[in-house]
Amino acid sequence: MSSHGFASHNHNACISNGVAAAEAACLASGLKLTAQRKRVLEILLAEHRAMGAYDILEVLRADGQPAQPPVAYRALAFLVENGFAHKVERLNAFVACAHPGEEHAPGFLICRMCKAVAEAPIAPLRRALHKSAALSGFAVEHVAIEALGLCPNCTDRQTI
Amino acid sequence: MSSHGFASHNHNACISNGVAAAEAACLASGLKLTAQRKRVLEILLAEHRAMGAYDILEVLRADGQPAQPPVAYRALAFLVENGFAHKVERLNAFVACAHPGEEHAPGFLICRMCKAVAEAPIAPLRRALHKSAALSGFAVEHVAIEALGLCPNCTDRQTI
DNA sequence: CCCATTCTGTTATATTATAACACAGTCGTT
DNA sequence: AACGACTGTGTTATAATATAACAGAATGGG
Repeated sequence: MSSHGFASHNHNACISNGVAAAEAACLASGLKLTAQRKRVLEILLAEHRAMGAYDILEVLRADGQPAQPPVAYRALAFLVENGFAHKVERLNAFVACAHPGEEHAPGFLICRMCKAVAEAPIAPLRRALHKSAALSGFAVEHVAIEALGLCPNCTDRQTI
Repeated sequence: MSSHGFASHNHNACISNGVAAAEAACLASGLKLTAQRKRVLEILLAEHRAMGAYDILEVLRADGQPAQPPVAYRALAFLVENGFAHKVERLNAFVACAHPGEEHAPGFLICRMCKAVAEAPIAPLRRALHKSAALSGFAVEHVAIEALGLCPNCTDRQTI
């Protein structure tokens, strides 16, 4: 069990489901989920936290490979470009996508205590921002919405 | 003239107004706008773009000082903490606040062509996000909303 | 099989950011 | 004025994040 959307759940399924979704999506669109890309996705799926590229490198090296930074960055670039992972700008770190396959652009709730990251439902906010920006002539292409705060678990733990 | 909120305007006033606002705010709250902090604010105000810490360092060095990275980062930390500037996470860069004094947390419209940055009116989005996050028990403390796209000027310039 | 393209391995380096510590300035108290 | 506490500055060094560049291997279409 781990935290996902800040609710406890059976975590084993996350990894296999996430990989399966990516494999299906790649098959459908002619992308190649190579061994390295798949491995990096698994590493991200194994945590519901943002991991830095160098955190991922450590895991790859623990696998026995003498991986250099570009190995991690390339795999991450592929995963992010194709919607299997997202970059959390605030943390210079990466998370596996919580809704692979679904068309969406993410908003994040980032716990400042435990670093857990949940994807928030923000489609309406996104639409509002597009609309509001359009009024001033700005054409929005990509939106990052990231909230820092306390997740339910850490709020409870706080005995202030 | 320069771009501000993507509209052209008399830019000279920006610098003096921005510095004056910061001086007034510091006086009111017992903060010290030292020479370095003021200089960095001026540098930021002189552009309506995000500047990296090392861009600022270059300008400081051009002033004749042999400034080291902590000089820039310390001044920027002061300015950001006290609302005279904001960090644009997406760019690892900093902009002068466009509404000094007013209580606000910013949303940014970042032009991917010319790197101009405008503060967008996003109070409603922010409230919606707080509310939506609260539903899942997450207590939002800080929100970053950053949209990447094309500003009006660059949209016009695009002859696609 | 051959070629073009994509992916990988590797070295090197660029960019962004902070730790740590000695010293200078400020300010309130004596 | 002397002291001490605190805050700010100057400086060296290093950490953390990210990319350029290029050679070679793998893949896939013709």
